Amino acid sequence: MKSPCLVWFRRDLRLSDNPALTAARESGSPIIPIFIWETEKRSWEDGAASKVWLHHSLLSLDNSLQKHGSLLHIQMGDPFSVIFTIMKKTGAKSIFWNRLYEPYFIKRDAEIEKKCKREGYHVETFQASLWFAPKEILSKDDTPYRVFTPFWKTCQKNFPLGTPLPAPKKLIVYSGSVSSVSIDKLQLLPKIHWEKNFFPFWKIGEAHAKAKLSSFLKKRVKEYVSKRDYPVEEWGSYLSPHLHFGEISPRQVLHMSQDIPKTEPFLRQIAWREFAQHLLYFFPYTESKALRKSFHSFPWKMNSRLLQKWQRGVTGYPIVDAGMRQLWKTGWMHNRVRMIVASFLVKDLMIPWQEGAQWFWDTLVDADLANNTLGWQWVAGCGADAAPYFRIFNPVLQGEKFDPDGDYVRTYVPEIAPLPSKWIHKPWKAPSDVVKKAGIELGSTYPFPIVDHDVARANALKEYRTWVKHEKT
DNA sequence: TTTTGAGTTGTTCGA
DNA sequence: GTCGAACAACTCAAA
Repeated sequence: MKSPCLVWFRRDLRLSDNPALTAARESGSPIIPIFIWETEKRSWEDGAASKVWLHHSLLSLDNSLQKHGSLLHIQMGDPFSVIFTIMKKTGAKSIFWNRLYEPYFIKRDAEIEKKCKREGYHVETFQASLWFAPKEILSKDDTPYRVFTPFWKTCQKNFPLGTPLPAPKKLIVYSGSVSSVSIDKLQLLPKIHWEKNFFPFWKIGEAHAKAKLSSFLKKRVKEYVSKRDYPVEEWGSYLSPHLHFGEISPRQVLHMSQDIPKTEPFLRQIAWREFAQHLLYFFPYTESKALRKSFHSFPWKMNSRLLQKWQRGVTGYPIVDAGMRQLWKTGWMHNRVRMIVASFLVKDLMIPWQEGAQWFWDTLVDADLANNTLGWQWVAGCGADAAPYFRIFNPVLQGEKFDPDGDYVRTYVPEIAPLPSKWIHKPWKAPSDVVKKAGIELGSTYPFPIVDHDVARANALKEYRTWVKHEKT
């Protein structure tokens, strides 16, 4: 009998368009599918919300594999030791996985690959998490792009990407025993079950990811451009966590979008995900520091008291509070609102963007290092293609523009729900009888604004101008 | 090498 | 109410 092989699932929790799995199958060896929960301390360990998603995504993958007669073998510990142990025990001679491009994984995986080869094992890795591996998209002089539009144009020139791989119909499964633990043993679920709040909305796993994309393309993509900015209506694709965990591949997204009109703005957003990975790959320091080095000395001011009010959604600006509470409650926040709350933290409160990035990292089910880094630096004005510093979101105007009826605010900030729409985004400006009639006591049942936006804005602009001047001398 | 045009998502002010 | 300019300057990408 042929010696078995390992397929190491990581952030590619799917059977279709999974080149590592396909290659393993084509090798003709019986397959041992594994997932390793890494117990070693490192920076950017999965946050609480991510872990919840992972738990369910693993269950789903396990389920799919069981239909093929195999279990997903869950392991804990240092990946190389785990791999080495299984290889020895089962007599496996080869291992397949799909690559990840974050700085930590690049280094770590290279070491594992080296060690495996030293042991005489066959190692094959594949590009499956992106349209293009970072080095594939470069400007004319072979340098990495720092501006999105030319990056995107070059991506488009390199389309299409070929046909996604079908899920293997039949797997040859290793029949020996492999010691493994249950998914529950990983303790990915929180002790307080807040995650039940997002299950009415999220359905996790490969099949759901595909179904979601398909229905989005059929029903909503044509109005994506005009509607996606409205947080209360569900016009987004909602694919971010599915893409992060690889329940669906970007190539599948592109493929399914072919021949459907008006998908460009949507695909453009997927390209931002590519761009983020690309930037983090070429500028690995950006996971903790600004891409634009001149910003390393920018006088952001940490303020724990204000940070906590922002985190808890008690800033007194309804659209900000709604967003932060949606995040806390559901593990997700609408993209438009992410920008609003981020701008508020970084510009109105002048708190370092890293604090916001850390909070998002812990609370978002779609937390993704590259996207998170890019997004926060974009808002803070210190990243690639960043918003100019004077572009400061006005939380009242943004609320009135993108949540005109106040329904989003009412959903997540119920204590001010009775306010008429006219005042819902600025309760402190409402006439006192209106506030009273709504059963609100400002400063008690709902806070006054923790900063005056006009003052905060003026201050931010002043700080920036002073800093620029100072930087130049 | 130099030049040229352009760059995700905003706000305010004054005509 | 609507519209265009100002907000600042810089860096990037390509010709």
